[in-house]
Amino acid sequence: MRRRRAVPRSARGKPEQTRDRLVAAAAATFERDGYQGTDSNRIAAAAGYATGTFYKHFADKRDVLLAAYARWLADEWAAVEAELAHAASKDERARRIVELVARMHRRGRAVRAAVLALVPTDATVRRFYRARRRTQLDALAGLRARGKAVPAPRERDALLLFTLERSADALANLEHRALGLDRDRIVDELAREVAEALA
Amino acid sequence: MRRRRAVPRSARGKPEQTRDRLVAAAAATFERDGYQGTDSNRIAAAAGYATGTFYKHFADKRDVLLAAYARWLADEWAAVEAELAHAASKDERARRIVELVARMHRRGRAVRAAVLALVPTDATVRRFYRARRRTQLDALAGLRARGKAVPAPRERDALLLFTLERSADALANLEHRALGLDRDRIVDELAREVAEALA
Amino acid sequence: MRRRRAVPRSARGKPEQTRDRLVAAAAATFERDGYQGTDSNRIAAAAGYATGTFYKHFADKRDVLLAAYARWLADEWAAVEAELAHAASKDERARRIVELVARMHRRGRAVRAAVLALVPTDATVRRFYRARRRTQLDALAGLRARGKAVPAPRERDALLLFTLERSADALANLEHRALGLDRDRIVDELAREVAEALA
Amino acid sequence: MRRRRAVPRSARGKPEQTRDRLVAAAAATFERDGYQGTDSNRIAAAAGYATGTFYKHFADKRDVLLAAYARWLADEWAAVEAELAHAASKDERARRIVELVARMHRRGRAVRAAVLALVPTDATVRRFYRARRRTQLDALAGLRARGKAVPAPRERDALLLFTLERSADALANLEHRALGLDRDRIVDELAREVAEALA
DNA sequence: CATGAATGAGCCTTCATTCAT
DNA sequence: AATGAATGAAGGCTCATTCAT
Repeated sequence: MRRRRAVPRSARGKPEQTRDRLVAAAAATFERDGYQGTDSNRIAAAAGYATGTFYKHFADKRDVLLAAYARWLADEWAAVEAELAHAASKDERARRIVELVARMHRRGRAVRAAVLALVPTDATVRRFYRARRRTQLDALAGLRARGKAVPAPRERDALLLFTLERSADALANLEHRALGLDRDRIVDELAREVAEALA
Repeated sequence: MRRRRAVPRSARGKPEQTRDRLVAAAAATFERDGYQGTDSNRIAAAAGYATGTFYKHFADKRDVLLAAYARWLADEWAAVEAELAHAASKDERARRIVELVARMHRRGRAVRAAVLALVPTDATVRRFYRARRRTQLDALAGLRARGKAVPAPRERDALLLFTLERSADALANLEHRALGLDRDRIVDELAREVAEALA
Repeated sequence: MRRRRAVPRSARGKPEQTRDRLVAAAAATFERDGYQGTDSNRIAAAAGYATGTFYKHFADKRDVLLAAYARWLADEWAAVEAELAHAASKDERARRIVELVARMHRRGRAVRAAVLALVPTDATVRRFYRARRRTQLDALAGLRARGKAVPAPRERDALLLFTLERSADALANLEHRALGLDRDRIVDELAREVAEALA
Repeated sequence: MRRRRAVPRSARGKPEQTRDRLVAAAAATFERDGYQGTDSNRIAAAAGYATGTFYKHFADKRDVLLAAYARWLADEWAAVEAELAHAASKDERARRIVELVARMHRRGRAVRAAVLALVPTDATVRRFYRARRRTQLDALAGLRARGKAVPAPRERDALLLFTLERSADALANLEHRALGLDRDRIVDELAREVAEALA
């Protein structure tokens, strides 16, 4: 493996940075080889650390997976927030958010896929996943409130999240190409639904 | 453990039946222990066969997974077809289809989850998955045509499938409970969209 | 595998022929894939028979190996005998015998290699191998007698056999090419020693 | 069984030593049980290590086999060199070398047999084997030069190697006993040929 | 905090062999 | 005699994890 050792030992800095580097390396490795397709030794090596270092920072492999997922979620929401800060028409804004979400899903599809795969059988992952989902739903409600939109039932928000999420996954996996679907049209439809929520 | 008493040789019938039993056992085992949580030996034993028999019928574990998924999809569509044959109001019918899909997703959630997890990193699974998706989309178009509904762009059908699918997965994983959502309301919303497609 | 089914079931004839076909198929398969690289099922299929048929004719895989080896030895000696029947100068005859042995070793190198590999650890193979060796030595003594050659000690004959055999194996494996040796020269040297024995 | 008490971690030393121990254990195990008769787990245990340790040092079983063979060859040549350093008559020296080679072949016959068995069908082993053979031939040429002997064609050296090697294998397998041959006489004949080469 | 050699349970797979037909 | 589905012991190998340094 491309044992990096990019970071000179003296300049490594805080343990917090070590952890960050490991999470980043894990995410990158998962995306390339899949969650089941990699091992913790490889992740450590990819981050420029020794095997054991990994376990100083994470209880196990699942643990980094969740960390990578949490970080990905945080990045996504940060990007959405940033997008919302821009002045733009509602429709323009909705479209840009859809594109942004699609981009993020493409970047994190393997991590997402691995997490989703563990939900049905792994109680810890399930708990984690549900907690995050709740946060998302709250955030969406907050957005609606801020936008002075008609308050919608949480159920509708949930469905919007589901739709957006699954569609973005499909786009990330390039399903539309295989199905002969027009990407723009899909994005348009999604943007329409998002715009409604932001209304 | 769940080593079923071996099926007596005389009662075994055709090799086709052996394969079927293996697929059924695999599906059941995956649902109980997860795809990563079992192995081919256990599947064979659960079906009442010896280790080696498994490999006479499947190239590897992934291969049964795909077989189990294909069978699950076929079952789902058969059930939908059966449902459509019943006389009922459009709304009633839509609601029953949503409930049916939710039920099927609950039954096959681990298999589905495993397949989806492999799509981003496993080319074979991806090919398989896409081919099935195409079939689904064709079936949906056929349904629309039969129902004399306004012909909709394939993109909209795809989005409906995505929404229905992801929502059914969420229901299967009981996310609504964790999120304090009203299951009936979710089903209602989904039924509304399905009814539109059948219109 | 290229399941042959060349032989129509009705025309298969005597069990003796079945056995012969299996031995021939085994030899061919061993040469292509190695003794450890094949299994009895494949051999049976290559001969156009079902798995079980193999075990009606041979106790186990080692058993066919020995049969194939015995047949190869018999072929070799038959060829040598045929060669000796031709009128030719002693030197010419010696050279032709060397070439013949080299050819035979090339044809049967994998079978030979497998037998030799089993000699140190498998008592049955060892017994078999030694018995054949004794026969060879007797045959060589008979040759010498026939040729009115000076009777040589059996030890010298054994060394001649060893040399010829090992050299033919090397030629069969094309070692001379890898070593930049002149094949003709090797054959010449060997022929010289054979001629001496036939003197 | 022969699971040696694990070497205490402090006494283990460098990884290089681990590798050496594994090679030694592999050689011993191959000689006792045959190459096909053992597995990597047993080798690791015999060396006092866990299963996984084996695969940290070797790609697979074939890999240790080659390492064991290389080590055996090195030992043999070291012994020959040592022998040549002694003052002795040419004949005496030749005889001692033959005895030494016979002894070495007896010690390493299973490893040798396994390597030779793989040569016809395994390209990696073949390459390895040929490279070693070239080295041997070079060494022999060097010996001849040192001994002020008449420079002989490489082909003759090769034949000497073949003869010596195959005869030593036969002695190692005690073929002479089974054939009623006089061991001393065989050794004499071989020594005569070796002496010629050292002349 | 970091190292990295070592661990060992256990999965995946093969294949020689059996036996009811 | 021939069939071929089924058997199951056992081998090869991985990889998450530990721990002495």
